[in-house]
Amino acid sequence: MRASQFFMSTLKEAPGEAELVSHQLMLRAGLIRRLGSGLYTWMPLGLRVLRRVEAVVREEMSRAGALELLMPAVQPAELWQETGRWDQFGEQMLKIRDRHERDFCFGPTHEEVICDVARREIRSYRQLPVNFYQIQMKFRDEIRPRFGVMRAREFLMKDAYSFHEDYASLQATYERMYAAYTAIFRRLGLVFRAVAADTGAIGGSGSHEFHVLADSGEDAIAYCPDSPYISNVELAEALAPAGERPAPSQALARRDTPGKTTCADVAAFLQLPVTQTIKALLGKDGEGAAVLLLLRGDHDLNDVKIGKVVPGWQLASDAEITELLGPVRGYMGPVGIDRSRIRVVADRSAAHLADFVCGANAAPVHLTGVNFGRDLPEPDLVADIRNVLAGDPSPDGQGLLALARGIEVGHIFQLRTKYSNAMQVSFLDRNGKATTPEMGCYGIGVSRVVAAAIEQNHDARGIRFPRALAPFDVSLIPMGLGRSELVREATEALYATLQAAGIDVLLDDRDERPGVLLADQELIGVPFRFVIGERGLKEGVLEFQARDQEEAVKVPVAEALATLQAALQAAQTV
RNA sequence: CGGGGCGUAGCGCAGCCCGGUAGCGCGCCUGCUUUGGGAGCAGGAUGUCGGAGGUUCGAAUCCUCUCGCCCCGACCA
Repeated sequence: MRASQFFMSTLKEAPGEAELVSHQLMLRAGLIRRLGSGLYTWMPLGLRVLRRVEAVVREEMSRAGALELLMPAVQPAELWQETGRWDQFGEQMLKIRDRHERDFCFGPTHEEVICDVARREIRSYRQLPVNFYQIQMKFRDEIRPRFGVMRAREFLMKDAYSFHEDYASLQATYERMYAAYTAIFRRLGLVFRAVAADTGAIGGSGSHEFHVLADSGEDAIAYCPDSPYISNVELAEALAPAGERPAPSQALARRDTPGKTTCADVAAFLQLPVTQTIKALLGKDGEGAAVLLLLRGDHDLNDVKIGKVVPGWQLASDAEITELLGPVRGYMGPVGIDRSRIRVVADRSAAHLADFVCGANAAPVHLTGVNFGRDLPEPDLVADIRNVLAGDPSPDGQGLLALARGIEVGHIFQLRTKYSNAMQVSFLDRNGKATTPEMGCYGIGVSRVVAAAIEQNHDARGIRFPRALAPFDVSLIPMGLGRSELVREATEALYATLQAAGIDVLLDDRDERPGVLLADQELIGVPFRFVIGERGLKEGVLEFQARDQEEAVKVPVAEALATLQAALQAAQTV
């Protein structure tokens, strides 16, 4: 490709809308342009990158036995009503109506559609297992789209759905997909981890998330540096503190704490560690019964965990607090409350405390030296309801946890029969009996992968694309194409040679100054470049430089192709 | 949804407080010079100042409403 025939649109300055480096660079390099909130056009250069991600995904999916199909982006409401998700999915689903006033949505995912395909097409166990996949635009009306293509509303996703005659077959395919995902992200040159995950809204049992590690990641991951343990923070178990709860050693006392409504403030005011305080969260369960949660002052409630222990958990409003306990916002505590009306659920760490500090249910007063069993009854339930912190013991008992941040680029689930059952998919098994197939589903955020890769591979000059997703393999940068016949001939010859060798080359023949050409090539992240100048040509050499190297090397003109091929080979991540 | 911020040329911004008819840098166009790291000089084009209404002799500037975009937001009971 000649740059003069291509469309490059780079910016010196990043538009103010971009916060993340990857977002800024994608805009500056002209990979994407924004149309509206969470909506992006993939410009020719960006589309090349996206297509290369797709190519790797397709290759590995098909190697793992999956079959590509393409389902409609627009889906009839009836399908979603069958699984009950028409209402459940909520605001995230973009609902649309056609000219006949019939309801549709722009598909946020495709379980319903694939089940519809399956129930029409699959009749016999002989057709199983099958794994269908597609690469296609999804739309989710995110509460807050941000970070460009990272959390966009419209995004490109590879989603696969497998059907099985039994659980063993599902597990086998799940393993295969796990391996395929590992191969895909490795080939894309990403530093990633597979993480045990919560199954979230989609439902089902076994599940792994694939995270690209990056400080800007939206997800927190807990792992143990001394063992293989790794998990999404939502799932990581916070072990109970070792040993028995210490015996009470202090008398109960009331302390005025005006204006000190947070645990941190109270602790600082009383000159005690926050770990000696307990915060109380009032709410209600699915039945509307009042529940008071107790957490150590430095701990945070884990929504997923509490949902399992107190189904339907919801935080109380100010009005509800006042109704149950009086106007004690900021000074709430578990002491002296009507336990017949309010159930107390304590986190393991909170339940282990002795001589702790908590609100007195009277403003502005806190209690100190509080002890379970003496000053208040034991909690009705002790459970793990908090997020783990760095330094907590690893759940596998082999050291301490550390926290990292990750960008979720892939997620695999064992759905079991949740959807196949709701959608009445069935086939005849070997005994001629109608059976509901086991299902798995496997997603990759294709457009997000591009952003994640840039997040992980950039420097002050711009993007440093891993070879597998770079828009071009190499760029040719002639010094004075229009002035020097020598340079022109050498450049055209090299361009022809490389193209003949099947290399994806970008010849930057634009009538720009050398500085512009060099800076643009670095910005857009092409992994290798040749600089062709009279100076070198007179010695019979070209300059060859990898995007991630500081220095160029001189290469005899005749060896240019071989040098590049060797470098491309070495950069091939398989 | 709640809170905060911003909408002025393609991009980055100033002007707004204190009303007087819009400016800077980059980019773009033309010419000359230049040519190994985002050139120099000269000339030029480009704005319904997000939109609507109001106040005023006069509004980018003040007021009201609206639309869009960006950032933050479990709880701290």
